[in-house]
Amino acid sequence: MDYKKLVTDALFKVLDGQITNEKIYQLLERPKSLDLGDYAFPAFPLAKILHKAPQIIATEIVAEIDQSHFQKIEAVGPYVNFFLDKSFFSADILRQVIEKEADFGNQNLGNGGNVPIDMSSPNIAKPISMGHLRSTVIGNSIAKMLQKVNYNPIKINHLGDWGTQFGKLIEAYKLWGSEEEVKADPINKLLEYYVRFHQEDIDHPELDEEARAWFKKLEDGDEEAIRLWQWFRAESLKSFMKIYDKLGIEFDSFNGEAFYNDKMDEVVEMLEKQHLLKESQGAQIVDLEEYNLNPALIKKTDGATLYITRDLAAAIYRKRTYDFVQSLYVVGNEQTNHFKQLKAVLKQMGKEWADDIHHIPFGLITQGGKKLSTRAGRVILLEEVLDDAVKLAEQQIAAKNPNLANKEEVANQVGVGAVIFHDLKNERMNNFDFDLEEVVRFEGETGPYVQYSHARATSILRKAGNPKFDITDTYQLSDNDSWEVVTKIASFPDVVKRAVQEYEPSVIAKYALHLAKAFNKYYAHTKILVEDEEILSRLALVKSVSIVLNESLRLLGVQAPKEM
RNA sequence: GCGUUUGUAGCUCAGCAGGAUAGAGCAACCGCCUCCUAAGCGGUAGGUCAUCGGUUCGAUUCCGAUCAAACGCACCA
Repeated sequence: MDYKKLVTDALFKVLDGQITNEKIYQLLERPKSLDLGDYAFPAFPLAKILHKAPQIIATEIVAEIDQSHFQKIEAVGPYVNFFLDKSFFSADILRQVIEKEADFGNQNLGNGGNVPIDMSSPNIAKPISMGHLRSTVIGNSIAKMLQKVNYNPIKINHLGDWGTQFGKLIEAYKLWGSEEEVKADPINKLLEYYVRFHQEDIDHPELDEEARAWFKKLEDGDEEAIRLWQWFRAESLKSFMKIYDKLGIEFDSFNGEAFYNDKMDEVVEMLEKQHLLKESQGAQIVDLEEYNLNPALIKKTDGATLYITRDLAAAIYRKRTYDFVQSLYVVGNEQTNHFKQLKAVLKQMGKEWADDIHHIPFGLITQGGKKLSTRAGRVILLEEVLDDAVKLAEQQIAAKNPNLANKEEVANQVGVGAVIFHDLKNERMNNFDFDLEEVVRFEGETGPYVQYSHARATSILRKAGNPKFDITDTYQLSDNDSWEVVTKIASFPDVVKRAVQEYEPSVIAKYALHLAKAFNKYYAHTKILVEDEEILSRLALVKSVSIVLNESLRLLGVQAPKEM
């Protein structure tokens, strides 16, 4: 039932002729405090029309309105406050959640349309850092949210497996590396070579020449170059998979940059055919002045292709392969211009679907206020952070719940959950300075807080013998603490919708915190397992909380242990 | 210099499409486990919502300017 509509209709009967039904619906708001009711109608806009003070209008509305479906309707200053029938409303919501379970909040916004999501995209031969975590977990969460509203997300890991850095890497490996070393500790060794290259080429610029030559060989299909490249790629991927497993994230495609090597000529030809390509300072560009953008560099002076050439090929490939309704790129804020250019070039080419491409930017993670940089060796390794978090979770369990059955599994869920949740709880665009203590915190507004609340709920249900609920059950709850929980639960579908529309996992994370808080308050003040006539209602509430918290965490890509 | 993003309590951040006394969490101080997990609950203290203008009955929220920070500004991705 749409309760806002109920309120609107009641008001409309009184205000017919003064204001439209739609306008009333639009004007209705949720008061900040439940003391002020569940819906409020501000009378200000009517003051002008009726030439009366809004306070008086509010009082008059209350005098005339039909109160039959409400617990109470009262005028407070210039507002008309509506209090829903708590018992009736609670029963209605709880029945819905218990019936639909994890499907509660599902809606059809997408009609099953395909949505490729470009996400994670680490560079081969470099470790996954905290910076990649953002793209990975934001993309993953958006995929789950899209699925919930009936889109078909396709998670694409656009690996950085091509480019001049491989020339540098091969050169560095030939100079200082060995097969045994790499086999023992692939990523770290490869990174070491890479960092050393950048240190030494300051004094030995001839290294750059060599590196360029190696990359040229690679492009020309030189056997040794290809062999090394494939080896580096395979080793890197292996170690990436370890981390993705820990995070519980899977991909539908690993087509990275190299995959588009043979697909760029076609793009260049298309551009030529449409006379979009111009020469400028020896390079091939597409002029984007009419979009107020810098020209897009399609080919370098030496004829080599660039980032945007590859992304054009990828965009076109994805349209052909998936016929997407939207195409998302979860890539850092600093690349905003690149995506503006990408869309502009596609538009120039007459591809109207360029409008379906959305860059989902996010803020930077810094350390000590400085940008992380692989080259400078300033990296925070994601794997280490995850390991630290899990260790800390183990300590927590040892201290708080030493008899827990599957300690190791739970420690993983909680530790990793803390890291993921920390990354998702704030608005995407916010920058944040990395602080390990902050990331692995288990108290306050954290992932473990939500997990703990969920575990409490499931523990109660377990102690109650996991009761079965029936559609014919009637629930009666009317106290304020349970009411706060119920109203939060009821808003879940809207929360999901908003999160999807804004591509913003933090909306879900914030919601989960609020619901957990409301439940913990209820839990602290109300004894649930008491044999009286309301026990089934209380258990239904607990059950609903466990369902919605579990589902919220799932949408964030965070596990919800039943006990912790 | 131009563009983008950000600026709310000591710190980290909420504040949904403008509305009723600006909210959390950390940190500080004080309470609550003979009772379903204290990873919890409650209380105290802490704010010229960067600054100045504009629109509006009403602006933390919308618009403009200024200041500050981060990022970007063709042959890296």
